[in-house]
Amino acid sequence: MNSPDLAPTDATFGDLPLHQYLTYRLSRVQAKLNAQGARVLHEAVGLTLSQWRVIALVGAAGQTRLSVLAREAALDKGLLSRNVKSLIAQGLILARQDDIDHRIQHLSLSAEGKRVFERALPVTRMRQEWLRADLTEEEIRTFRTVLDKLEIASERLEF
Amino acid sequence: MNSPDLAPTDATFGDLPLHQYLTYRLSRVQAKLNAQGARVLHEAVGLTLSQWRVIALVGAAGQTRLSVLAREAALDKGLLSRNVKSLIAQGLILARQDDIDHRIQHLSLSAEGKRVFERALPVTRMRQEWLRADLTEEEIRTFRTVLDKLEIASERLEF
DNA sequence: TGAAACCAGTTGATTGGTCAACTAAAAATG
DNA sequence: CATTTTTAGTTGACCAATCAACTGGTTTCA
Repeated sequence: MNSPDLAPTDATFGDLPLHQYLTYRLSRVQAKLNAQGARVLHEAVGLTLSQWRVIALVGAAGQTRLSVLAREAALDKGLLSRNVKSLIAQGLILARQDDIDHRIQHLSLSAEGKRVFERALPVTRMRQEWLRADLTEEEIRTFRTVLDKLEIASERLEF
Repeated sequence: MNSPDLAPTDATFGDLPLHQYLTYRLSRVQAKLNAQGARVLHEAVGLTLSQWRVIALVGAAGQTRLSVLAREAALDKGLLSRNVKSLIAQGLILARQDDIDHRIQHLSLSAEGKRVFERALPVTRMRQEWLRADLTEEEIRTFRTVLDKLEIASERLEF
């Protein structure tokens, strides 16, 4: 127990402004979930989270394009481009150039990519179920509603 | 299967598996809120989000130490160390070494740091109010509950 | 046509964040 | 005491993410 001169330190942390901020709570929880998800995916199929996101998106779409993914999933297209590149290098994703519009690449899962997708899907589903296990239907519904509202609010520019 | 032409592309994005994952929704919303918060803080007081976090924590505590902040606020101490360093360089935070325990630095806001704190606080509070404006008390309460539960779930190691 | 605007995707610079190794100091233990 | 363990804080390596600039291709339209 050091702290020679008494300062209003630790005691006040409970009602720290930050702790009341939804955004702060959100970012902490999200960081932890992220770390957990990354670990699970790495152990199960050796993918990073962002790689998995791409695989999942492409896998679900069947065939799609980078710009569509970026728009629909609200991911940075630069990041996406790099991730796709590495997945192509790993042979998990196939890119085929469009015959007419030469800017466009059609993305799809390779056979290997599909296998990885099929292997990872149950793992991630399981995890989602685990995460929901402690939540009631009502809580999940409200949680989604709040997320929707926050997402809309986050797009307002005026503040 | 790999049907070349009638691929279920864009159309199916609405009920994409990822969209149902709480973690995915969470990370999207969080990213957007983050970007908004960063913009607001930058415009209002020229701080980054992580700098503001440190200022807010130190400002609320009055006087504190790096290790305490790291523990209480669950922030990485390496990151914290760098942030504090840059804030000291900017003259917003003062560090005073403990007379007895020479490992310890006591952190506090400088006069300038306090001014920034006082200037930023209403802005961030305002933003929080804006974000809550669309939410009922009930929704906020449930949202917090869910975050708490998810945080606990995110710390379980077994999956 | 041909110039301007636009779109798809890539790349580079920079920052944020995580993790682990490290230094220095203090505390605990025997 | 001397040695081991713990703690405070720094640093370096590394990856994820954001942003902006850029290339090359396509559309628009005067």
